[in-house]
Amino acid sequence: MTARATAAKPTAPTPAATKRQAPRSSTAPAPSALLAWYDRHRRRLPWRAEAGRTADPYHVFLSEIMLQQTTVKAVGPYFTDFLRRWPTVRHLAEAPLEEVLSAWAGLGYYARARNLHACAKAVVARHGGHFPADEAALLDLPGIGPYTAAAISAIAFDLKASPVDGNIERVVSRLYAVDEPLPKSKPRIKALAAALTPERRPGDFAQAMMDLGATICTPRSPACPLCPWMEPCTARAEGDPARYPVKAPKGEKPKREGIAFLIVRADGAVLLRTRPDKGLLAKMTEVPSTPWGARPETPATHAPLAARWRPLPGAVEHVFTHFALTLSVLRADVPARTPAPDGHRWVHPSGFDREALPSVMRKVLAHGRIGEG
DNA sequence: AAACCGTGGGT
DNA sequence: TACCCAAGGTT
Repeated sequence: MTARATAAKPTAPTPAATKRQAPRSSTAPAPSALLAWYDRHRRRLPWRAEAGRTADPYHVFLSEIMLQQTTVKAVGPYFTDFLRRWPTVRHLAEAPLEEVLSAWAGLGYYARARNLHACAKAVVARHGGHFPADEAALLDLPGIGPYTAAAISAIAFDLKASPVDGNIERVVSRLYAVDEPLPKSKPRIKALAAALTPERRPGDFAQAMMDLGATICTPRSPACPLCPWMEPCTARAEGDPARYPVKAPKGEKPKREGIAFLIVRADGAVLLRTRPDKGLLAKMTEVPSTPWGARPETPATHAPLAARWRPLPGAVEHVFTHFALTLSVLRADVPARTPAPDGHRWVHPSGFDREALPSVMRKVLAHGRIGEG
């Protein structure tokens, strides 16, 4: 158990423990020190308001959903594009889901896009098109979990809430040298973060914690000398802050394989289809393929039509969250009037921009040099 | 409660 | 190369 915060060890340490028995910090981390640092070093981000103001709740919502498990750099262009297409929640709520999915294509975790759309509709239906300034009501919305509800509460409404993301987990686990591994330590870290949150400027405080984690208290080699909380940091006092957060070991990543059917009509159109409503890449566009499994399938059993197949050299490699995929590609060139089988459609490369093509499928198309000219 | 759900960049 | 990591949520 035990964050060092509650484990006083005043007497002589045992030899075995010497290394990590560095003195506990004498001072508690002061929110004011972090806020002062934030006032000088806050990042300028597309969704962030000017200093001293709260951002538009829709902007905060949109950015927070996009930023789930996704880097600031990757989100930038998507955020700008979404805001241009759908300037308000109402616009987003009225958009066709297909357009939202195609705009999201490439960002990953596509359930977020489906939930984003559902959430926009719910905000219009339940709250008259205004995000509620209420953490519990936010939590009720699709796609908004404990982190995002707290983040919107704090950042958009300056309510006292304590979002805990990966950055804040890291900062807090170091401040208090939390030895228990994640994810088991989440409740303790959450409590420590909440206890740290000030009554004044809780929104800036949350963003300051994230900025600190992103720029100073980084995973590999934290820049402790630049940190406003260097002195009260227990991990720093111990001498090896990068040891935190402690994490449970990860399992093996299984391998799967499949065969994709790249069928090209004489006019250059490619045969595509939409994936099932649930599961991996739900409702996204795909190149037809065999099922993806641990063992190879018989191509003829799964090909959408009979054709003269030509194997393309090499293969497409793609790593998903929980498995690694190797896709070999069979190509067939078919006559201009070949009808699309049930559940399939012909799409010319000029129309790819309007398709919800995930990255793995763009790789397959690129592998066959489709859409290069 | 543990599995599932993407992708690109950094080391 | 192989692994880690990024403003997590849902089932």
